[in-house]
Amino acid sequence: MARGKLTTVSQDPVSQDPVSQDPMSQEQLSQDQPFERTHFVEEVGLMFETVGLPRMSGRLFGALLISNPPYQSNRDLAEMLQASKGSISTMTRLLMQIGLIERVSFSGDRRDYFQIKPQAWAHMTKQRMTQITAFRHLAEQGLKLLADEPPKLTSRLQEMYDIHAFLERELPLLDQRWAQEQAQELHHS
Amino acid sequence: MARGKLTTVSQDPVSQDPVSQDPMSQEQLSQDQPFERTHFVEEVGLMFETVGLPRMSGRLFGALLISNPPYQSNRDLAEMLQASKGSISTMTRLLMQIGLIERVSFSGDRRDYFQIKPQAWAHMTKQRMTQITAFRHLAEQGLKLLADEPPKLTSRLQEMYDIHAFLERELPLLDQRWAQEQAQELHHS
DNA sequence: TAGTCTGTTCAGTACGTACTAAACATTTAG
DNA sequence: CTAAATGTTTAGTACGTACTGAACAGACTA
Repeated sequence: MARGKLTTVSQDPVSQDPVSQDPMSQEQLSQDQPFERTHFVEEVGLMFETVGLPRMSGRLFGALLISNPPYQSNRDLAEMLQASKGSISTMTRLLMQIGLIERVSFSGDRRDYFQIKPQAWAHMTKQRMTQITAFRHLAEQGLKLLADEPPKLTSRLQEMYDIHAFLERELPLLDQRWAQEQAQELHHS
Repeated sequence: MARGKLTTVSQDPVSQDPVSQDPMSQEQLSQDQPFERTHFVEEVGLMFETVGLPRMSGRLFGALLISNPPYQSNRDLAEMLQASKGSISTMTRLLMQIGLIERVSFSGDRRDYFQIKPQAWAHMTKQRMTQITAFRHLAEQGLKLLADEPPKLTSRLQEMYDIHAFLERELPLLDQRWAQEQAQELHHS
């Protein structure tokens, strides 16, 4: 199966972290504040549901937010989350498509590992933009349907059009400002 | 049952528009470009699904975007959308809770009518803000769980925190800019 | 070559959502 | 008082989603 571009790193992941040996399991969620960690993972799952994503994808993401090391294999995630490998496979693919996680591999280890993509949330803005453009376009369609009608009938669509056109203009600028703040943070560090 | 605050308008809605008489029906979607109108309504339905709302709520909203008059009763909507009154009742309540539509009544007419709320999309921003705050809060929880851990482990959560804190600061300002543009539009008109 | 390990795919299914139609409650008209 | 009109509520159910577990494919090791 053709893979996305893999990031290959030379260090051996397993030997870096004794907890992940033999094997990575529920131990990790349990290491301290076990209840709080499991609760956090479930909360992220519920939060993902509110934005229309499957709960399991959120739980997976939540696990990767707090896992040590910050990358886990399919099997690791299945054990941590008490889920089937098939479900993990489907959800990791979804999160990669969205741009929230990426696959990494290590020389001498044939397992795939998944980690949160740097600047992942910025990628979410791209999807938000796609949505806004789609709404703006729908408003245009609606305005065409009501061509020649008085403003009393078209104002609802005009408002939908105007606000989405405004966001289409402004959100990329906000993105740039965010990127600049990030760059300044790096300079300060 | 206690109702939300009702807007009561003195003009009689039915006598204003012959198409809505005896009765409001599929005729309205059919009046011109019948296929395009139905298609538009379905597209809005699908779009609402992408943001996690029921398809029927989107179809209802789409119908109200292009209906003439721009307010319709439960029964009108049920006929236009070929849906049950129960479904319309549930979906109108949902859209009112979200802040996208409102209920209006007319003296001498005991039917309730629903119309798109002016500045409806601005209300959507409130919900977006609630979501952002929830994500920022979750990131804080995660950072607490990883207190005393090195940046290698906390950077994922720090980035999630930083971008949501940034949006929490900036989106209200964007909202204000939008409101100012609207005010200027009104002055120009 | 056979066995093992890993992740993917697929058939099957549990579960939740969202719809219908009927019953109901309220209001108004005859 | 009864009938009609309107919208709400509820029980029932169709349907789609998202999960499991088994089968599978590929790669590696002994």
